[in-house]
Amino acid sequence: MNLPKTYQPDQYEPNIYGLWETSNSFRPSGVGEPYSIILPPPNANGNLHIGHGLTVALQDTLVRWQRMKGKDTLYLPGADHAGFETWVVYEKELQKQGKSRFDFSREQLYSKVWDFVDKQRGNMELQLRALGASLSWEHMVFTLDEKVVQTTYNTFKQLWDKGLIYRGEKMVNYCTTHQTGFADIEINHKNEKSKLWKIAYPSLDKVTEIIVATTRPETMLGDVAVAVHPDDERYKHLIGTTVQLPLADREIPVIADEYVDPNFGTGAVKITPAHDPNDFEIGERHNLPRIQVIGFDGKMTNVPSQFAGLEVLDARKRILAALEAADFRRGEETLENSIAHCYKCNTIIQPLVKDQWFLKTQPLAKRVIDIINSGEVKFYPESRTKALLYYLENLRDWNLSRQIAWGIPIPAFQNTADANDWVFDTRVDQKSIEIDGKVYRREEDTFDTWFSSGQWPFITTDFLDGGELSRFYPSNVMETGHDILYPWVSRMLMLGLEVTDKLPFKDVYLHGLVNDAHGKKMSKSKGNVINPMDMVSKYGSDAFRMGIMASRSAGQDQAFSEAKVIAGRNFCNKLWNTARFIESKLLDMYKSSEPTPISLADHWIIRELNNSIKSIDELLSQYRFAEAAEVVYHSLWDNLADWYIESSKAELNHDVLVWALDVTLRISHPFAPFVTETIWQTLPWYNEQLIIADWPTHVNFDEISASQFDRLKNFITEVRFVANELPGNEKYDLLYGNDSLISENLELVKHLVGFYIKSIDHTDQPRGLRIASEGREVWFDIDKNTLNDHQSNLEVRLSKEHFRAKSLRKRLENSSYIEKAPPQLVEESQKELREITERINKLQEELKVIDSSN
RNA sequence: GGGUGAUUAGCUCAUUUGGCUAGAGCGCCUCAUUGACGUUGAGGAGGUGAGAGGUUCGAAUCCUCUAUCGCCCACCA
Repeated sequence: MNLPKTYQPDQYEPNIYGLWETSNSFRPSGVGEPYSIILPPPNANGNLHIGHGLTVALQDTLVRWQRMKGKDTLYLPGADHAGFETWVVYEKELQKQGKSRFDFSREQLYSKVWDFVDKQRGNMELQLRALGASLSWEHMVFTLDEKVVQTTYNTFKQLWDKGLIYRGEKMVNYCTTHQTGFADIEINHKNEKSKLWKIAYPSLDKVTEIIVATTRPETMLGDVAVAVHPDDERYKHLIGTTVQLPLADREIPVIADEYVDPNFGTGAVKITPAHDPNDFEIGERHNLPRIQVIGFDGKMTNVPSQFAGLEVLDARKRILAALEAADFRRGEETLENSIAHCYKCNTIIQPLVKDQWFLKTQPLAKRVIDIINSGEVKFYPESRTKALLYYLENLRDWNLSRQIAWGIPIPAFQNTADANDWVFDTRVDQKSIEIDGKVYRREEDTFDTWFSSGQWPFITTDFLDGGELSRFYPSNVMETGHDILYPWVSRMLMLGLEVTDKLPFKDVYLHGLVNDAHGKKMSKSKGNVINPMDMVSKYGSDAFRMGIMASRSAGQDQAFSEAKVIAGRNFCNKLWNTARFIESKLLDMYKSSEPTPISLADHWIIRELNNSIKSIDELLSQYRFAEAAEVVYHSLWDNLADWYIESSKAELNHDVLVWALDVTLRISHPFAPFVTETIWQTLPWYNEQLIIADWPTHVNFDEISASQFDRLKNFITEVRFVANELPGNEKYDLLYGNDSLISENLELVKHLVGFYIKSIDHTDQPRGLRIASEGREVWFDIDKNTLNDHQSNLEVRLSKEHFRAKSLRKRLENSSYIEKAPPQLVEESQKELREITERINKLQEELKVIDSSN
């Protein structure tokens, strides 16, 4: 074996991934308890972003760990057609070509976007491979695959039959740039300073006037009433009368409605049912007509010619000017209110009345609320549960209709002779169909993408058909960013329960957003986006995974730290060189077997690795990834490399050395799959791949021997510390007295502190500086002058020890502490105090020697 | 307007039922070294845990208030 000095990831990663993939190692084994994670499908048309990097690191770590633990494991890949997201990109393409969506039919558009996406599809999949995701590729599902479409239709039908689907003219959030409606959740509210304009609406006899306050004067041309609070003394006498609507030649009634807050504005509200959700409701209550004055293109319509065709904000200016000119303005004030914007293009969302398909969400939400309250689904972090409950409790009906072609067509047809007669039918490729001699025209809208992706877990596992993968539903954990808790996780819970009567997953782990190095949100416009693939090619896939996982806790947004990726890279290299060293020590075709510990170090490393295995199991089962990764890191670096390998240079035990490498590779594999498998493939005695090897188990050792090694470690650290502190650059002899731990491990001690000392010898006449390590009879053979020079160091140490002893003594003298603290804690304190006292005595001894010599 | 998270070492962050001397990575300082690894080794410095008060034998952790920053939700014209 002749491995290069440093690990070069790019030389091995593609081959190793190829090896796994071609030998079907990602495929569920069919043996053992099922364990599944469904990858939140990345946009088929895009590249992976840093958040995907984190997602893959977390999910793949769990999957690999469980696979090694013998589970029948499925990590299920998918690709998202990402309806609106992709549509926006594609429309820009069309624009470049000087075309628009109105130049094509739905079918034409759909097939054009399909081709557009198809060209890009491979990228995201290659990137998932580069990240080492052990996905079962043969089970890949695209969100427009036939089975997704069919299940979506069936679900729609089922909900329709249950009376949960309805079509209705309702106020929808409409983006006039993208010309589509949105769900409530897809719009961004921003608090902005705006003006509250006051406008006089004169009575018919011009004797009096009522002043309304509005932030959107352009909608006044669609006013159909003025509303006041029924008990408002200022306006009571006007209720039932009629006023003149300025600029428009119309008369509108003054009505009373409880909704009006007499303390806001002027206490009189203009009512525009076509352009405001509250006004819409008031309009319904009072049977008012709806006059649409803003078109779906965002331009004024049904208004006097001077305003017709104007953009909304333009119209606002012109209307205010016209009101001013005609003396209808009665002042203005500024206020902060919240304005809805399109989350994509930032256009102000217009509330417009439109016929759309809605899903009654409350019955579905209710079930989810109950099941969350019953504790059947667990959230990490738990704090998100409360927010989700609040969201669900206040959820309004879900607008499923989108006016874009890139999506699953809504399978519904309308009777051309009876607008209220809608039928469910999946012949969506036909513009019209005939049923019982009646002609039905198809719905042109498509579904909100989240409606189908909300069914993802049971669709992808073919649960409803009882297919081969149905044993993997529900999945074990839904791991995703907290930013899609509402749009996705909540919908999967609702639809999963509704359709399958089961929770779609057992746990929900929500990771935080990965921000830039300074904790700021990454965005293209800020130019601070970090591409995960850049990190992978610079430092390797394993390094990236370990780096992005480090120091991260559930749900917490956090800065990306390249330094942690570097630490990950260093880890891989350390592992590489550990393996290089161990392999160099091996006899030909050495066969690994149960280790037979001989030396203290052997027992100790077995104990330490046993502990590491246990901790990793515990931490990962609680989704404490960063802590688990830290255990792996220190297990390799501190325990195996710094102590055990160093010790093995003095006392070589092939058995244990090989076993230690073996276990280290196994426990590191879920975190750093490539480098561990690469090394594994160089070990001559394994035929199987590490990815499907068994998770290591506990091995017997002798606790007393292990703790003897702990003492030796302490002693060695103490010697190194003191040697560093001693004045001058000279090396000194070390003398040991009646100390069996030292005498029996002399070669080991020599190797571990060899550099710091001249020699180590037995003595019957101790002299010099005593090592202040528990139980040791060892001295640095230094003369009085050197000891003298060292005095201040000793005094500093002594005072520190005294300080610590004092606080321990104080604690132990407190009777409440003795009574109430756990006995084990008290015992530890007592033990510690004894040790400190011993150190103090030794230090004082030294200082006494110094004193007496002066 | 309503929630919610954060504030810990120079930087980025851990610390899960309150309990070892509050940890890690990177950075910093000293020293070392040609064969496992400089993507190294040994040692070290660095924190009154935002501020104030409270509960407790014991608080970064629980409670109250204050300050600053962030995020989410939200149909008050």
